[in-house]
Amino acid sequence: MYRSHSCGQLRASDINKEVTLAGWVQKTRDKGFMIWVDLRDRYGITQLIFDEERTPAAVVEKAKTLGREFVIQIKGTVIERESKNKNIPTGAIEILVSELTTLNESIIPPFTIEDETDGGEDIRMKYRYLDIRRNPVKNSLMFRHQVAMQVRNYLSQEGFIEVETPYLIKSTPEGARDFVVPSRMNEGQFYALPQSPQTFKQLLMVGGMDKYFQIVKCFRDEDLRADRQPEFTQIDCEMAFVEQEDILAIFEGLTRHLIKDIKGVELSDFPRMTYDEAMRTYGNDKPDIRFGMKFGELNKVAQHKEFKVFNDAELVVGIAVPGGASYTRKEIDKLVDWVKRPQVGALGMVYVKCNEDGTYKSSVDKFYDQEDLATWASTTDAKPGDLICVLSGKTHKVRAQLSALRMELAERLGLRNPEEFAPLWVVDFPLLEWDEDTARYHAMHHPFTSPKPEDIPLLDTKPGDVRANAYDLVLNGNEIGGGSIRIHDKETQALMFDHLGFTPEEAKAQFGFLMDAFQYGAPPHGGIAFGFDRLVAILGGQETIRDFIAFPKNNSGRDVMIDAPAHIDQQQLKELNIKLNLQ
RNA sequence: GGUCUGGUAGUUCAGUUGGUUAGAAUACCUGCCUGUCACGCAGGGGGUCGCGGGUUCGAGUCCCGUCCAGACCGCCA
Repeated sequence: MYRSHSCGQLRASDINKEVTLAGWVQKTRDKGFMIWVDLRDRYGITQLIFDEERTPAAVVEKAKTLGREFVIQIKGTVIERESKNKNIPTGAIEILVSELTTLNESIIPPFTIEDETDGGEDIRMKYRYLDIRRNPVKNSLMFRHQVAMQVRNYLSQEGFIEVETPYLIKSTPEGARDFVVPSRMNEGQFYALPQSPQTFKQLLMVGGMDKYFQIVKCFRDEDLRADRQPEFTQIDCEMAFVEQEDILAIFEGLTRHLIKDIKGVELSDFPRMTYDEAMRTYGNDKPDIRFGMKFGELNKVAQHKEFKVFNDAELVVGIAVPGGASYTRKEIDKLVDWVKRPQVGALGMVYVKCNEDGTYKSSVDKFYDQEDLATWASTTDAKPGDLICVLSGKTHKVRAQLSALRMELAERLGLRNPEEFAPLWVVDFPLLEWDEDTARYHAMHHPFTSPKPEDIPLLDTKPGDVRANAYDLVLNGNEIGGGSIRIHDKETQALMFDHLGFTPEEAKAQFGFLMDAFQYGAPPHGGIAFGFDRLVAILGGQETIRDFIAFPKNNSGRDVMIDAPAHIDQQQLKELNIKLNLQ
């Protein structure tokens, strides 16, 4: 038996017990006459004491040689501390050690294994197994487990079955880049790793599984972000014989359950907003509604004066920044520089200070009088003391720019409270999206999403105006889930492929299996998928998902610990009949 | 593919206008210390200033290139 108790377990009520503990040496404090060792495991820290008078001399000598992160086992007696430590649960007791065994030594770790480590991101990822010993990472992984358990509990209780779908599937041209895997037995052919189990879950519906879910890895070969990894986990769900309302109800229930169970926060019904309204009001299809700063469209009140920039613009739109009237000229200039950065790309910014005395001071006083500016203030809901920031230009660009400014300012003003949860459903997404590069329409969600029946006639005339039975769940400005009611008949699916620019032959080659299945009594169905890593991070109050993933990739998609990806040897290439074409 | 920020001791960072032997904290090593718990005290070791080139009497510092890391834009059905 390596241990009778964990390092977080013993209390004053255990005094006089003979115990065996095992763990890592967190720290030794050698006072000469006495040595204390903090012994750590997953459960906590217990103080060991080696005493000149009460501990065998050989054991004391051995204790002097212990270094950080040595793995040791001790036998000893639980005793009351002379001076207690109220900061830790085991702080009332310590172990008077009688036997000490070093199970394994450690070389000196490259960074301190403490909550506030001295190690930077890079070095922590290289030695991730040491990083995981730290409370923040360990607790994040345990937190993730807790959320996963609650998801499984909830969905199981609702009658969902977890079914595994294959990881080695077929590459498709639509959507993200695939990771591909060469097949040895099928020369010159490749599997692709799934970007999502989309078609398989639909086939499970055809198979009568009715309510399916899976906590599943998905793979996309695209550039990374703080909240995006090339392999990530989804809570993937699908239901048959449902309409949009049924799905929203179930998964609103799941989200509410998670936030209540994990965070202790009781949420009322989630608000709904159409895609159109979200874009008009927040310039964004995943608005953070924890704070106001709603868009006020100023075309009517700002155009037809002498200000050419606005007159020429497709959209003139502003937001009110709470308390912004007190910004200095220098601070406002910095904001203007911020929106002019290439990442945001605005050409300039007009501002209006709403003074406490009810007057206005703007950067365009030459063109607009106090009365004009007052209408701007009412349109953007600006109060005395606020600053109105106005951008103009092409509608979709200006909305993105002002939305970026809104989020940045909210962050700076501390309006994005991680302990507050503001979910909402964004519904009625467009079915299709025009793509400049390929000069054709793409599915905004995916090609299996059903159009709203009343909009189908528009497919031929105004494809961009066709709305889909598609919905996203947004939490605090993050898209945490998205789904749709699917197409379940061969004719509509063929129509969709046609509008997406597939020839019937291409459609058959790539998705023939699905269209075939639809001929055998496919039930009406729909579903949703949650980004599990992101959901866990947001519930944990973090923007970055990396600390909720045990072994994440870095910005370049590398695992710096195992040094992957890596070259493979000639023999492997030969076996796969692959020839590299490198410079 | 692009924009920005950074790379100096094991680690996290400072380093002025280009100027003597590149510093601090922490970690590490040695010694001391009768209740420590961020222990304390004294001492010590530790540097290819990412890499390559250039300017200069002289480069951690300025210029060019390059590599790496991070944030973001594009991209992510």
